[in-house]
Amino acid sequence: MPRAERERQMMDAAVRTFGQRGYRAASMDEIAELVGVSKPLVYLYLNSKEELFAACIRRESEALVAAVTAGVEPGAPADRQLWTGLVAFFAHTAENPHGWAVLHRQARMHGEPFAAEVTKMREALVAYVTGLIGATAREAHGTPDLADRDVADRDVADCDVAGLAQALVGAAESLAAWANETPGVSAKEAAATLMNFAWTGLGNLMAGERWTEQEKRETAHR
Amino acid sequence: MPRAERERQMMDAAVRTFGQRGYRAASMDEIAELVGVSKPLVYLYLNSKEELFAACIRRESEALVAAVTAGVEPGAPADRQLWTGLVAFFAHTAENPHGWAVLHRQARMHGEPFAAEVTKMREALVAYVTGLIGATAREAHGTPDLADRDVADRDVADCDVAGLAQALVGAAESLAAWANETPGVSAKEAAATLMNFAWTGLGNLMAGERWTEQEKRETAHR
Amino acid sequence: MPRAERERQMMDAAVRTFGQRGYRAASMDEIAELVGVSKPLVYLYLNSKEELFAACIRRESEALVAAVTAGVEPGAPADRQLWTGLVAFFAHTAENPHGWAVLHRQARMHGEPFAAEVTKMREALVAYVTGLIGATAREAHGTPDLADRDVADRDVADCDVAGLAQALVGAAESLAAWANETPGVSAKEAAATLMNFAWTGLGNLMAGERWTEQEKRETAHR
Amino acid sequence: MPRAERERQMMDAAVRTFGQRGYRAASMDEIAELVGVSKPLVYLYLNSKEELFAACIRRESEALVAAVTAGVEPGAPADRQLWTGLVAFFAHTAENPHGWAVLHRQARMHGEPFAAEVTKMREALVAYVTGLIGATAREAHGTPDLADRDVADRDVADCDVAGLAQALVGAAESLAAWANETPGVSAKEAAATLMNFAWTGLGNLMAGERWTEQEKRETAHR
DNA sequence: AATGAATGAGTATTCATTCAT
DNA sequence: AATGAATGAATACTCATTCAT
Repeated sequence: MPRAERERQMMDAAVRTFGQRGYRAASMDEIAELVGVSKPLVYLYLNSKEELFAACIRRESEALVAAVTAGVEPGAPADRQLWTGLVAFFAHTAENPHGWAVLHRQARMHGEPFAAEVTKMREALVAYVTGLIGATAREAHGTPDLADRDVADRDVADCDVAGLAQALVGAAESLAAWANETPGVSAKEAAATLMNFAWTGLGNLMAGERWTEQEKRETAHR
Repeated sequence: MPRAERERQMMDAAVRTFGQRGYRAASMDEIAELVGVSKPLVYLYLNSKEELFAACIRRESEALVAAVTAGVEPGAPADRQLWTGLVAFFAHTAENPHGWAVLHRQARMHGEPFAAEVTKMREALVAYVTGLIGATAREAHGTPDLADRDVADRDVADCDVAGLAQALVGAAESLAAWANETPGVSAKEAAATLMNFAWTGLGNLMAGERWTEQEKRETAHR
Repeated sequence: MPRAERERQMMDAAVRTFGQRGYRAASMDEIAELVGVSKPLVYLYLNSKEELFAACIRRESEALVAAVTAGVEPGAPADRQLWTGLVAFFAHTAENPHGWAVLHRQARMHGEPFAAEVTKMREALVAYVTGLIGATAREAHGTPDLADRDVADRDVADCDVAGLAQALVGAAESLAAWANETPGVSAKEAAATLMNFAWTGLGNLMAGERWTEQEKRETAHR
Repeated sequence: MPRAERERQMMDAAVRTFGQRGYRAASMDEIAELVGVSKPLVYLYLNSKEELFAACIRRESEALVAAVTAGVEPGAPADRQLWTGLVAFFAHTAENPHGWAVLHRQARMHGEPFAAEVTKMREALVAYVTGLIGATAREAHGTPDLADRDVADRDVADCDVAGLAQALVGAAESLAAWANETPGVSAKEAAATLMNFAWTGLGNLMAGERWTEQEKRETAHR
């Protein structure tokens, strides 16, 4: 059996085991047994538990980012792009529940070598979302009206595009985990739920609505 | 030293250790040493690592629910209640990072004895949010019109309150992490961002708006 | 069984095992089994193989230096002191062959934590011998004659008291190892052999004789 | 690459590795990698770690004996021969530190297959030294006087030539180590120091002098 | 109320060695 | 002449847990 193939098998088994058991509880014995080889071969190819875990994180995070960004239609309206990305995200995490578990639950609770890789992935997604939000904000207010546009841009940008993007990604991550462990929730349904939750809100936000402690009821239910 | 006090110390140490290291990596030795007692005493009082972990989850989840629901003003408008709850949530998790880590990151990745406790907590919070959403929906459509109200209720129920709650908690958690590592973002600001993100959206949801794949741009930018 | 006693037993077993097998080949399992306890207890008391080895080296080197310097009669003639020290040295190494093996054979071939301790011991012995050689040189030439004495001192000191001491200690170490593994060689016999080898030579050296490449035969057999 | 050449490379790498790491800590992987070949080839040529180690010992011990005995001038006076041999010894060990480490430190601490080879080497050197001592003794007492000669021979034999050789080698090794770490001490100077230490003493031994516990001071300072 | 002494069962990692090609 | 693939057996070290006091 050629090495590349074996390495792929090992990573598959490792992702599954790390995802189910967690980094600490996963044992190299179990991984080797899943592949049907002896432990020394795993070490020969992947050096250590730590490196194996890091390799899993890297592979899964790259696969996820690729899946999410694969279907983008550059010219499409921002909300359509977001919808496409969300469907891809939920579909990918549904098909790779162990990989998603590794990224979402395991990788973040173990020191720097691992968290950094996840942070990189998250930043890629946040950047993607941030771009969409910025574009939509500009559209909503019409590009020709520069004064307005500047105000709107600053409103949205200054306010906290970054925070909103974080919230969106966090919501998506959490929903993905929930969708994975709740039977009967499809990727499209999860994406729709999130659009209802986030986009409809974001859309109004772009249109200039703001929630404040005092006047929220009026503006919210206008 | 009276037993109750010692038990409290032990749970404090355990929450801290479990939160930092994770269930597997946490060691009873470290917990005992943090308290300054011998291991057998920990076992005498708390029986086993598993029971200790379960006790931690129970205590922390009750504390979190209590904190979130403490400030409720029963008669207040729903969005004000949500705002109050979110501020309390961000404040509590910021003050109890280890407890929150135990609930959010550790408890879910370990077999049934633990997940159940977290599910209980989650249900309490979801019930709280569901109540708010239901109340708001009723307000929005006018309580006298029963037919309408039923429709609204069912609409909200169908689009999965549980999913929305997941999204909300995920967004909240993500924002909390981001707020913690971004200087100059307070608990209140994080809560305000989340209100902008979620409530303004939820508010429109209640008012009957729906995002669908075809008509989203029109409705969103109405 | 009290901890101090157990620790002593463990060190005894460790010295024996390290001495016979070497650092790498010695196994913690074997040491624990020799003592009749489980491995975790060895780790609880002595932390690691490395620390255990270091503790053995320290204990044995202190015991050896103590044995050699115990019998010194401060006022006695230098050669008598040397004889006394050598007998003590050979007697101690004969009684503690494993300890001596640890110091002489094992400790020096493993990185810095260990070699340093042996170097310390060796320096203590070299200092002891250096003192004797210097004293004897002064005696041999008569203290009143300052001019002569200075010359003699410089002769011996400059030449290489340090080198001679190193040679003596090395010869003793080597002889001790040989005596240990050769049946029928007593401590006194080993000491006598070394006195014949070294002292009779040193005595003549003190008296002003020098071996040089050209004139050696004449001076040596004068 | 012809087999003989490859075998030489392998032994070079093995000597270096065994000398630096010790028998146990040396790994066949490292040796193969140093040569730049695969492990199976090492096994094909040299069969096993044990045989490889034995081969190293044999090669290095033969090289050392050859180096020491290479410069002998059969007719020369004994002390000149000793001097020549010592210089050769110091020079060879300084140039082949790994080989010397293998012979001196590693070979003796591992069971019978290895020690035997070292014993053979040691016997060759002892025989060489014994020859010198015997010759010198005969010279000193005059060859015609057979009775005397027998006495002298027996004297030397009784006081244990093997022990003296051990002392000499130990002194030489210790001096070699000291010379290596003390700047400005050459092989020749080390050899000279050792001659001062040993030969001047040995010379007097040959001439019939003996150190005894009672009369040492008188004889030593005659 | 509290502990010193002790362990069975695991976990990551390494190494000499072989087989098929 | 040479290697890629593979492993059985061992080794240092850890941990939850108990018992006698």
